[in-house]
Amino acid sequence: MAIDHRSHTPLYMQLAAFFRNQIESGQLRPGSALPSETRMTQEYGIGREAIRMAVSLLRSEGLVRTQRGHGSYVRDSVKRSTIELAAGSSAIARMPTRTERHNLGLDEGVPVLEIRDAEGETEVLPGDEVELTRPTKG
Amino acid sequence: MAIDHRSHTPLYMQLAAFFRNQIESGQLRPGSALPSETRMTQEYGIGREAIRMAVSLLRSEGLVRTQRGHGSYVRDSVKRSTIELAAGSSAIARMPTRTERHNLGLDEGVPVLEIRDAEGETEVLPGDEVELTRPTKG
DNA sequence: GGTCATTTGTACGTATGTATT
DNA sequence: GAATACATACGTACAAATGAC
Repeated sequence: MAIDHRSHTPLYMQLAAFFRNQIESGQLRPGSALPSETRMTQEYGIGREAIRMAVSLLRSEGLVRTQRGHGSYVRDSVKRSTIELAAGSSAIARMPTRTERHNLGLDEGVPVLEIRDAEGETEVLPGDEVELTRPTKG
Repeated sequence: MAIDHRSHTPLYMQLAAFFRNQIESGQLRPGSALPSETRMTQEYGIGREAIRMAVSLLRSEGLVRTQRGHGSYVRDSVKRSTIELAAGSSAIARMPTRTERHNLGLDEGVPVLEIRDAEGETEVLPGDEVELTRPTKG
């Protein structure tokens, strides 16, 4: 069984670890639905709050996406487009602001890349869709 | 006042927006403590769960750090060390795994930069301490 | 369009555990 | 030990989104 009520590890962490293993091992594939919250409360004998904390943890790790009124699903990794970091440019990784997340349509647990070019102009790119490269010279 | 119980906006979002404004405007400086949870329940007439959801939201945005038994504090932005992206290397931004977060000592809401060099070797760097650069030639 | 069941979201109360001072 | 503060976890209730019909 996955859940041990007498363990020192919090229930929500045990449950998150259970699904994290399933996701990373491929038993739960991208796009697959997690059981509904009420289903999990019955299945594992855990209260709804602990269930929600577990799913929230997986969301914050970028493993799961939740759609209200619908369910929680394993995030399918988008194919990344490679972007060349121009000479004189720099890049940092950070979490998006609320408006950035909304504008870019980002799921929870997805950072952004903030690019600053030589002129000081900045651009914010979705962290799950971009790979930053510096090509080898000719 | 900050909180409107009749608003359509959830209480926890109103409260998060209130502190987010204070942080981004500089009224709450890095290192400053947020009021304790019990203090906020009294101050704003909100239940503890809504309070915790608000603080959790700020944590996930990388604005706040919470220390158990101590309190929640405005995260002070570390000075970033600039790292040059080598030719033939690439970089992606993503959230850390639990072990990475532990090993790197990262707060919640802090992504990582995963660097892959020309040989395919990968390195994981703390996203809040690193700025990736590509210098102008000559 | 409207209704209904399902599912997640918000929010309250309560209790207990654990970390820090 | 005591006081304070955050963490975990249960129960309850209603709101809001979604999809099926």
